[in-house]
Amino acid sequence: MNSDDKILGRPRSFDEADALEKVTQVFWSHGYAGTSYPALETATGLHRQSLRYAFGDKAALFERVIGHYANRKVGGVAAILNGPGFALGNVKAVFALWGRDANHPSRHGCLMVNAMAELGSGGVVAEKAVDRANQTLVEAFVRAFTTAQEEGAVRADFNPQVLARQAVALGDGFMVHGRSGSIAKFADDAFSAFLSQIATPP
Amino acid sequence: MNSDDKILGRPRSFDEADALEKVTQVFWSHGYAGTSYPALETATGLHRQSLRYAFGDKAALFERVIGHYANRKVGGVAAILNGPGFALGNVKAVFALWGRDANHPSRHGCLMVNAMAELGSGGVVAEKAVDRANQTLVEAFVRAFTTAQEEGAVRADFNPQVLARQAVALGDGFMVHGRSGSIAKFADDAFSAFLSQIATPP
DNA sequence: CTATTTTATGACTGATCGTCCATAAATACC
DNA sequence: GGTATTTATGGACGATCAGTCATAAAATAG
Repeated sequence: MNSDDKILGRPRSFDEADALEKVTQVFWSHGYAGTSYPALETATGLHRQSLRYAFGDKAALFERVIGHYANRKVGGVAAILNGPGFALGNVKAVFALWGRDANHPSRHGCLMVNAMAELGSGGVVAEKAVDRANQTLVEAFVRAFTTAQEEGAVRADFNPQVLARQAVALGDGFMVHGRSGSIAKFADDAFSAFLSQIATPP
Repeated sequence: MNSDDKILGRPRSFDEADALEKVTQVFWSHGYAGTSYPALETATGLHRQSLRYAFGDKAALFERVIGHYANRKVGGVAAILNGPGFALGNVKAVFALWGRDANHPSRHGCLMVNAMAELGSGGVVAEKAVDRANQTLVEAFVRAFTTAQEEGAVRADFNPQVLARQAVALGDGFMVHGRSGSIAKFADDAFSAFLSQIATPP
């Protein structure tokens, strides 16, 4: 495939990734049902027809947004978890990241978590993309906790699969609270307590 | 205040609590933004004006729903946590309840969690009621974990406040996944693992 | 050049939204 | 009886929704 291939028709005058990023912000803060085309138009500066040409209708656009966000966020977290250094330290780094996200001044929480809470409300068909991202996230945690056990940092009598789902659920729980904010500020305490609960006793 | 007091005007022909219960179901499954008056009318069999007379506009109605749900659910959980028997057993009972809720075939998750994920999206003003319910829930868990420590069932070096927020966040996390369903079925495993992580070593 | 294909943009569609008006009905007070 | 007050209900309100049409513009192909 040659990227210099001539393409028929008038070329697109906007950057697709830029537009998707701006669209993501709108869905993130207003949810799927709460997002309107006028809002998307003012956020992107584009005509709704341009968005439809590029991404399809509202539901398809939302699926693209979920996929885009999941690749970025889950991919980033998985990279940290599977990165160099001790596995438990990588988990700690992810928790630190999540603690900041849950307390971000924008108070938008996590787009994936918000989307999950809206799933099944009719029209939202991003269930597959959300589920795939969650599976990827859990698997990355399973690898990290398994390695952490091999490194002797995590108690060997705990199941890495269970630990992984605990970590994800704990994070998602605080992400939900990140929208209203009175509980979210204790996320760091809860994360570090979890780490000390699963650590090998001295 | 005498409940036999004669009230001026035409008496209400429907049961307020019944209507609120049916309205709750609609908001629960479709969210705030996804709920329309036609949907509320068919669910209750009432004219929208009757709902407005009784509860106010859509936002006020949603606040009533949140308050109603929070009183029932959080009140029930607090009653279990502060009930007779060992405190840790009561916590276990609540976790069992939550495990069933997260895996309920209706796949609606928790109304409070869904509402939190939608908070700040404009128009939703139930933030105070949600926050109050969360505080009540956390306080009930704090009392339970404190008692459990006094009963020698929970490691004394863990902070009950932190444990309470961990329990709530863990529950909320699985409630979110209760909408899509691929993670929620492991809620029981995660809850019982949490209990074994915080239990006093033999 | 013309023909074809794709994008850009303004205007419009029917449907649906939350809210409100107007009238009838049902009760209490006089 | 009549008056006042509240609820019940059909209908209409302007606004907004997601989606579509129609025309212009910008590119390639021949």
